[in-house]
Amino acid sequence: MAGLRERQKQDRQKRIVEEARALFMEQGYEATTIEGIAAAVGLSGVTVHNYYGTKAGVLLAIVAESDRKLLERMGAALSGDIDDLLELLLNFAAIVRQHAVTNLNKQIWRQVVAATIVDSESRFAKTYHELDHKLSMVLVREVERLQREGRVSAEISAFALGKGLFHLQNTRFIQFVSSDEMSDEDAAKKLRSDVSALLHALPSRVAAE
Amino acid sequence: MAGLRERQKQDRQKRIVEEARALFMEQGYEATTIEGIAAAVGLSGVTVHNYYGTKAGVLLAIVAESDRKLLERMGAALSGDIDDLLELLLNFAAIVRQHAVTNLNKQIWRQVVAATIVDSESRFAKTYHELDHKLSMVLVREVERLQREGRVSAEISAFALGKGLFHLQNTRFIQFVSSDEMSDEDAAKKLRSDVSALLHALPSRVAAE
DNA sequence: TGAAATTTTTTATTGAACTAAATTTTTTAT
DNA sequence: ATAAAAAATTTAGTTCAATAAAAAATTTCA
Repeated sequence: MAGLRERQKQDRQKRIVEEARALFMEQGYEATTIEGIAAAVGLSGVTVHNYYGTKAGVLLAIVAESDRKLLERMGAALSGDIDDLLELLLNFAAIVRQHAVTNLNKQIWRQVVAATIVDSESRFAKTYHELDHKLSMVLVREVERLQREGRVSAEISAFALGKGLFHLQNTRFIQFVSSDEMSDEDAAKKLRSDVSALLHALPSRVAAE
Repeated sequence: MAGLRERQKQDRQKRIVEEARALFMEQGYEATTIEGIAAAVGLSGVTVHNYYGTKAGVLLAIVAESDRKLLERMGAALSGDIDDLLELLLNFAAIVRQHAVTNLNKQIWRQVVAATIVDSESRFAKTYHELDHKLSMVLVREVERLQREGRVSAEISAFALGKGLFHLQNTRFIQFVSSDEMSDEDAAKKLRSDVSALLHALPSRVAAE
């Protein structure tokens, strides 16, 4: 039984996040001021500070919201019908990139990535990393399935492989948002080349032993 | 024949970088002001701005300097005596981490990584990425050697594999500097687990075909 | 040496994030 | 309905990065 005050608080927070997102998209992150966001919502700048602490805090709240949607979508999209590890990861990565540019833009994503690194210890960065973790666990579960199907060696740790693949995806994602020129296809191509090389790096084991 | 003015300019820049590094280490990045750096060198804050544009510009100049040293060291350290791909990368990564914490500290490295992402297009971020590229090419050349020795499959692209390994190293490096708690051993262990899983992910090819 | 060119510094301002404290408004509970 | 509690706002101020424009200093070159 959430009291009226609590509901109003949540409503205000929701409005802040919505208006902030709109302003960031319209004017860019740096050009948007906290006072501007507050004015758009009809609150004082100090109130926004009270809720989110810093401008980066507001940004990460937007992303947390958007990432929750991505997580849902990913669970559904990767519903166990891809039988090749490489294709699985490329699919995963394509969904992440598409979601990213649909909800925000590259310039803003650069600020997001930077903020999560600089303020690693902040509450907002922590929820971001939690969502990242959950996202990577989707991959881990898919790897487990491929192991059961004999497509991936049963001897390795699905967790380690899932995480490793996620990292490669993430690196190329950061490169993707870091350059306004880099196309979705470029990013996909580069990720394919990374993963493919790693998966086939070692000479066939039978021959080597 | 560099004129006097040019020499003085370089001398001033060197002093700025040195003093800035000292102050960043003493007081932390955020607590250090451009005016403070300028005062320590005996220049005006505006002059520092003229040279480096922004505070992040000064920071990246420090890193460029330090990374040049790392590149030299890496060339010598990895002089072709490791015959296992995984051990090679772990060695590479250990050198990078050790160099990082010796020259700067984690808190500052977080700012570095963030700055190179946010200001991707700046002159300073570009030289940073160039040095990163050269660093990764050291790995590519080592992979080529392992291919010649039959330790790595001749069928894959050494470039792709070198880059892929570098990315995994880089991701774990960023995680390493992002957490003050994470030890060097932790970072090494996690990287080993990533790479190892990826290298042995696929079931032995002979059996599969 | 002295005039011209270039650089640095001084001076002044702006803009914005963030903070502190007092006041007002709103909500809750008696 | 009213007192008490909690939250939001106002007001005021600090700090610092960044920029602009004019003045001063330095260097180059004829």
